[in-house]
Amino acid sequence: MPNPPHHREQVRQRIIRSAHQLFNRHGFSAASIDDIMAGAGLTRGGFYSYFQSKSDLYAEVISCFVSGKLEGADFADKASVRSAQIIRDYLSCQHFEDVAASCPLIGLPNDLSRSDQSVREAQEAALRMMIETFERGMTASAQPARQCAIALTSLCIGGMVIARAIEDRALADELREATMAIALKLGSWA
Amino acid sequence: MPNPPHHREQVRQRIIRSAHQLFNRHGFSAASIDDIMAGAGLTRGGFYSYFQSKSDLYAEVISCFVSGKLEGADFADKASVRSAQIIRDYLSCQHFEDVAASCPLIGLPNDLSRSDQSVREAQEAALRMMIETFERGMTASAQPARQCAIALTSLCIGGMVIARAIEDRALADELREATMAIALKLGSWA
DNA sequence: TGTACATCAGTGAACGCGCGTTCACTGATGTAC
DNA sequence: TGTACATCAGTGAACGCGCGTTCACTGATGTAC
Repeated sequence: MPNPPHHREQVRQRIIRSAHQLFNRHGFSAASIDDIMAGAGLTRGGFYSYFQSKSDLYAEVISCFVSGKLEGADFADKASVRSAQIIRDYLSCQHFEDVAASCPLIGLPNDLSRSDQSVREAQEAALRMMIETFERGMTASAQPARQCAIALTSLCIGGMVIARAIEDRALADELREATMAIALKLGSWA
Repeated sequence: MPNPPHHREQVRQRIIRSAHQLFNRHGFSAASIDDIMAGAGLTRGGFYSYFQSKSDLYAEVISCFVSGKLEGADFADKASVRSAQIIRDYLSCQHFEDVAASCPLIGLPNDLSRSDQSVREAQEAALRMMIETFERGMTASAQPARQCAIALTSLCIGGMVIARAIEDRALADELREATMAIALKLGSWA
């Protein structure tokens, strides 16, 4: 075996990381396979030995983001504390600024999602996970729990999407902060 | 003059209507100028005597949608009644199903918005108008008015974006209705 | 220990397609005389 | 009234570019003997 056993898996992860950043920064179609592979220190030719197609890679980026979040979650905290923290993080100034590392759901309604089945499935799974996480975190004073959890998901994604769309930084910050304030109130965390 | 004076303006509007539908249905890049012109009963060649570029047309579609909404608004109602109605309409089953006639802001975070200045400006103007309309409609029991108005905008756009992304119709309806319920509660309309 | 060989990750040239954009041309319409 | 002409909306062939995808090849690495 010419290469250590985990070599391929590591390279694969490098490609996914590079793709995550470039898809977030430039969008699905504007991020080319050339750029993605260059970002992983490779050239375009090798791509198809790792992924079936560009949209297959996109679906993989979303799935990996979800898995990464699940692994990184700190289950020492109570579910409700965790939910409040997710909202503060999601609508934080840092998440707003760090476009490359963003949640891929912010780019949800792009051209691709309309057509590719595997991408839709990955997006849907990510959405369901987000809603369920919030649902587990709802306290007795924020009811009905599932309704509130769904609204929180709408607020997080919607708030970030519109904040990102605004050129005027002061207005973008206002949008982000107002959405966060209402979201925290809705969960009775503020 | 070989043609009646308003001829060009009428054709221009036909192109914009066709573009609105196709951009909503297939996304900005997947809707081709060929298809858009065919939808207006013309062929591709004539396009550039009406618009400078494809993205110029996109910006125009957004602006026209906003103007149309302003003209169509029924100012007989009180501002708060109008706001409640906007939310019911925006998150309605009908708006969900009629993709072609949708609000163009649902496609906000597409690849194009990242690059084209005129598109960003049109989107930003549409967003500001939506927020301000809600702000005028907030009652004394929904305060601070501006914060609530921003959250309602996040809820409308975010809720529709995620409902559209879901394959499972029952879940999509649940998302839409839960978001609407919380939005109406937030404005003290329910 | 050294040589031949098998494996396979990665390369980069080339293909093909779609589509935005351009442009010389057509043909219908109204006007001038 | 009829003929020549100017205007200009619309046509469709052609161009050029970018990029996803393919594929024959390279060269590094470990193994067999």
